[in-house]
Amino acid sequence: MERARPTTIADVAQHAGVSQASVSRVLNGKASVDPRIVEVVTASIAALGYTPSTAARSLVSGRNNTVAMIVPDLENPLFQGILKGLSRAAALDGYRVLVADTAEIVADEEVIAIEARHRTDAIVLCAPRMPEKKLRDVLSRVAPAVVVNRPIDETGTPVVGVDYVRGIRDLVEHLAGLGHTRLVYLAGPAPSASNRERERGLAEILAARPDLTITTIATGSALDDGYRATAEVIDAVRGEVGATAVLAFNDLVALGLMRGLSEHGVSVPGEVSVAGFDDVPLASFSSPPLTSMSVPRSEIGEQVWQRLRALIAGAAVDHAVLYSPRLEARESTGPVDRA
Amino acid sequence: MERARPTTIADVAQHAGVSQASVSRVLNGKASVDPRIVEVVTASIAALGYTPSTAARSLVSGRNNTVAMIVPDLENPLFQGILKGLSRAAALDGYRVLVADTAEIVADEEVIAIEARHRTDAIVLCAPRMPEKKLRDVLSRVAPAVVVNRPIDETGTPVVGVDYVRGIRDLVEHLAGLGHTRLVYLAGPAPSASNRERERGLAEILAARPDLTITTIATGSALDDGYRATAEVIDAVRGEVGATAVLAFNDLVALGLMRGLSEHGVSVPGEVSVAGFDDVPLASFSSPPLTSMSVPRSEIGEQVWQRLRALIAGAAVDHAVLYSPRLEARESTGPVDRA
DNA sequence: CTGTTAGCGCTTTCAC
DNA sequence: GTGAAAGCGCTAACAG
Repeated sequence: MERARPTTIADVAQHAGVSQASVSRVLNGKASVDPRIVEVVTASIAALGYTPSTAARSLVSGRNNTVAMIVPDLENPLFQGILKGLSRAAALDGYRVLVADTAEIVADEEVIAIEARHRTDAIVLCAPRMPEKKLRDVLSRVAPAVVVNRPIDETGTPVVGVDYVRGIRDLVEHLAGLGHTRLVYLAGPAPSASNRERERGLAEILAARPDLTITTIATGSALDDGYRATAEVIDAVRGEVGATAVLAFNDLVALGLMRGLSEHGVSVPGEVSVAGFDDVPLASFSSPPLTSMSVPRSEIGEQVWQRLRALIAGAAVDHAVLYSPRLEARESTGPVDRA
Repeated sequence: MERARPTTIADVAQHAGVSQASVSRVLNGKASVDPRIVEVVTASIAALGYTPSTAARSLVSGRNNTVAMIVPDLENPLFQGILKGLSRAAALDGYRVLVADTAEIVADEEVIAIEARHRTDAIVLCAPRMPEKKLRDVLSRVAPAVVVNRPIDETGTPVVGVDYVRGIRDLVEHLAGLGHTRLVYLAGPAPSASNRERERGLAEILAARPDLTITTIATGSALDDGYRATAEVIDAVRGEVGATAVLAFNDLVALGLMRGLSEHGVSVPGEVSVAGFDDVPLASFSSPPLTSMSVPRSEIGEQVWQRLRALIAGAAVDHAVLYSPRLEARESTGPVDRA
């Protein structure tokens, strides 16, 4: 079965009895073309079912109307939401999104980013664990690019992200307002920029409120990581530490922990309050519903697109945008029980 | 700020003092090239930081090493898993994947698919609600393509999917084995092919087991849809129907329902058993953990890639692959309470 | 084994 | 207002 030669602009020109240039003109609505030619060309295009070759267009224009998004793990709800927002916003401008999942392998991020950039007009980089030095180096080679969820100064690269420092502080305030003073923080991956941000927020509030105490337990970013921390958390709650509330790195960790606590008969929020971060879709559907910090995932994706579009057009880059997470107080956190 | 002209194969050739053809040869490892030339060209490439233009390559080869995946909603866990599997498998062969989210707008699927196909070498179509007639039409225009999760015969298009008919039957058997005979089915979107498959499975088992009764309640495919069905379900459980178990279209619907039941003080599985479908990552972390039918999302993605690769290579298409979901019996389903 | 040459399909001056 | 012709960067004959 021979693969048919696709119809080209030349076929259309011949069919319409005009020059390729004219076809090209009506195709792009450029210059002024005789209405009659427009008509006949349009008819020929329809008759032949012609669609222009993107490859040829790219070659001559240097553009391919595509952007790439590099993520460590497509199964992370945060990146999914951003991808969705980006994809839909870009589509409105005729752009498509190429995804590249680095499978959490930091060492591969550089080549993947460069390769992806090469097929596209710009990239958005979600690389929370890439060392800063390397990040700067990569950015200088893949520009234009937008970075998500990590600070990066003096590089001319727009950043769109979440104000984790402030978010975690607000969350601690919420807990403190409920009377909790002995907290546990389930830390995310140590190399993660957003984890460092959260820890910075924690340090700030600790400095401001000497009445608080925060015990850190290293975990990760997934459901299992929270689940596995169960014993340690129970120890902190029932042992000398006497913790009454837990802040998890994100909702997945929080939900994993809640599962573990439930299995051990630890009541939430009766015996210990639990709060997450990100407000994933399922957060409000857990039992009890999880208190979390809501971040506008889709909107971040849209903002990323605005920046990318500006960069592609050669426009000036906007300043970084940081979204302040909004507290979603639900039933997994409650007043400290002073029985 | 002038955008610098990218370095081309001509620059490399000049720098190395050889012809473009030679550079092209070492680039592609084609034919045999003098080791000394290989060396000097390699050096020049490195020195100039040259990377070949994908657009030019595409134009001449007719390929662009990219495939597209069309999905109704990127936030659906099922598609996310498939996308992840596809993306990682394709990457191993040097292919990237373009995503196109149709925002659940069935009317747009056709143009999006055709446009996406035009930028890529093949597409994978997840369009559960597209009318079959339209689907056939689209497939004939975008080939090569792979269809996910819906049957489609005599079209030469490979299908990779889940055996919903069998899955739902197995689930009913599980419930029946626990003594449930009066069941409720929370139906998904009516136009959804996979919902029709489930209903077919239900009809089959109903024919085989006259002792069973299944009441259908129309819902949807999201968390809220399940949540909103709460009242109707409670009615079916406590009213004349006397249902003792609920099968939801998918896990999201099941989890939404469980939230509603919990708010109304209906015990699961004490008063009513609840089962989902898909086994999303969070299913085992709900309270109680949700009984579900597990489907190998990533593996489906990998299989899709195998098919796509074969099609792109012009090889024969494999037969349809249907994965049989595996029962994950958890605590949301229990023996019927004959108090 | 290497260089020259002719396109791939399209846009875009440049004449007419 | 329209057509002819020159490339965009690369690969693949074809000579040498």
